[in-house]
Amino acid sequence: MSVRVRFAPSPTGFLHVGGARTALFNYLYARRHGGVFVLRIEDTDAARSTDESLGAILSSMRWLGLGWDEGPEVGGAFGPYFQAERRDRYARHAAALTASDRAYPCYCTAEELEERRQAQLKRGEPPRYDGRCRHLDAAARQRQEAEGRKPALRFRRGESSEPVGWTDGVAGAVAFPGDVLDDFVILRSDGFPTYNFACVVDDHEMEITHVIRGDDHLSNTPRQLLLYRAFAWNPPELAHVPMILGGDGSRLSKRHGATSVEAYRDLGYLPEALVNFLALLGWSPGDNRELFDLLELEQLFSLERCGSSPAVFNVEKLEWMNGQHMKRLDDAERVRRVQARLAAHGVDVTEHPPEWWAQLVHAIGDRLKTLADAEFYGAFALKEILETDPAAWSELLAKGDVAPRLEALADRLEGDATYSLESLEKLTRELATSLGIKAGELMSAARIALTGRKVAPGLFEVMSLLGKERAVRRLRDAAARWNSESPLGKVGG
RNA sequence: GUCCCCAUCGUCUAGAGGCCUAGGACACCGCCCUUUCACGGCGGUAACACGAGUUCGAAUCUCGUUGGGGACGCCA
Repeated sequence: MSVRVRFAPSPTGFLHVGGARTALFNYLYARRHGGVFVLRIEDTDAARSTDESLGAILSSMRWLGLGWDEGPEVGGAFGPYFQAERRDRYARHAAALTASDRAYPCYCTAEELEERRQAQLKRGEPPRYDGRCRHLDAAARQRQEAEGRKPALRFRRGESSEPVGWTDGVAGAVAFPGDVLDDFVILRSDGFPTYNFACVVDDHEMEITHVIRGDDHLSNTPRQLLLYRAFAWNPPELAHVPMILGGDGSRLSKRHGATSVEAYRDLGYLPEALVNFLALLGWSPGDNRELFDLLELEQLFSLERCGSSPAVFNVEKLEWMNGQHMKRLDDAERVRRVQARLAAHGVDVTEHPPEWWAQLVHAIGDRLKTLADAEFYGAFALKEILETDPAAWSELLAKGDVAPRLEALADRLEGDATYSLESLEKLTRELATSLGIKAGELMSAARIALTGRKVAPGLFEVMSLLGKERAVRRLRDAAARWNSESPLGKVGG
C-alpha cells in the first residue's frame, strides 16, 4: 500500500515554526517513500477560522517549498479538503455510532460542564465528564428537548478499562490506562465535529497510512484509537514527534520571539535555511553532516532517526545556517534575492544597472548572513544621505591629520582616470607610503568617511560602487567636518 | 490533582553494553589570515541529572527519585 500522509492545520493563525516542522516531516516522509502528501484544513471552529490565516498558511508552505499533492487549490480524489465542507460525512458516521449505541446525546451546557469541572479540580479530582446524560431514557431526552436544549453527541466509551496502547513510530510503546478516558464529545450542539472525531473520520476516508504529528497530540491518541475500534477501522501508523521549545524550556510561544514562518521570512532568512534548521530539530542523519537542501532531505529522512526528546529553537544556529545557505547560492541567485528583498523594502532597484548590483552583492560577500544584512551593509551606497555612526566619527575626531589625508586621497581619486579596483588600491597604498603612514590607518579613516561606519565591505569596492563623484564628495565633506569639530584640527590649524 | 512523554556540553545532536580519556555543530574564548567587519584555518572551555540494581563491563538495560514538558474543552 502506498504511503499517504497529511498535514492538518487549523486556519486560526499564521504557520507556526512547530507546525512547519510537522509539515516538513510529513512532506519528507511522503517524498522519501514515493507517497502522497495531503493538506487538510481543520476549520471546524468557525469562530476562530479565518481566510487570512488560511492564506498565510498556504503561502508559508509554498515559500518553504512544501508543495502538497492533494488539498486546497490543487484538489484531489479524496476531497473536500476543508472539514467545514465535510459535515455530512461526520453526521453520517456519528449516526452510525448512535445507532449502535456507541454515542448518545448529552444535554449539559458548556457552562454547566465548566462549573462541574472546576468543582472536580477543587476537590483534587481529575476533571472528567460525570456521565450524567449517559443513561437518559427517551422521556428524559424529550424533556430536555422540550426545554429547547440542543444536545451534543458523546462517544460512549464502554465498560472496558483495558489500557489503550500502540507502538508509536517515534515514541515506541505507549499505553494509557483505560479508565482515564471519559465519554468525550464527538459532535457539538451546532453539528460541527470535534477535533478527535473529524480527525479519525477524515484520516480513514482519506486513506491516510501514517499520521506524523506533534507529541502534544499523544494524549488525544487513545480517544482516537477507541473511535477506530468502535468503527472497526484500522488505525494508521502513528508517529509523535517531540515539540519545539523556547529558550526557557517551555513550549515555543510569542514571548520567546518570532514564531511564525512569515516572521522569519521578513527577518531575511532563506526558506532553504529554515527548512534545513527545522529538519534538524528532532531528526539527525546520524553522520556529522548538517547542511542539506530539500532534495537531499527527501533522500535521507526517516522516522527511525527521529529523536524523542524536545528541542529548543536556537536562533543563533539558524542564523549561522542561513549564512551557510547564503554562501551556497550562486551569484546570480544571490543578487536576485537581495534585489527582491530591497525592492520589498522600498528600494528602487532600477536606479542602478545589473552590473552594479552584482558588484554590490559581491562586495558585501560573506557578511550576508540574512537578506536583512544587505540593507545594513549596502546602506552606504543605497542611501544618498550618509548616516554616520557616532562612535565611528568620534574615533576619527580623536586622530590627528585626518582632514589633510582625506583631502589628499580625494585629490588622488579625482585624478584617477581608470578608477578601477586595481588603480584605487594602488593609489591609496602609494598615498599612505608618501604620507609615511600605514595603509590601514589611511583606509580606516577613509572607510568612516565613505560609509559612516567602522564596519563595511572592502574599501576599494566601496569606492568603486560609490563612483568617483560621490566618493570624492564624501571624503571632502568628512575632511571639512573633521576640521570644524576635531580639537586636534584646531591645534594644528 | 490525574495521566502521558522526556532527560548527553549553555543550545542542536552522535552514541542502539566494551570502539567513549563521550564525537560533531552553534555560541563563547584564544591565535592565525587581514584595511575594518564577516568568511576561512588552528586550538581551547564545556555534558552522560541523581540513586539503586542487572552485568566481567553501562551514557547505553531495569526500577526509583528529581527536574522539565504535555494532556485532561461542545479548541485544534
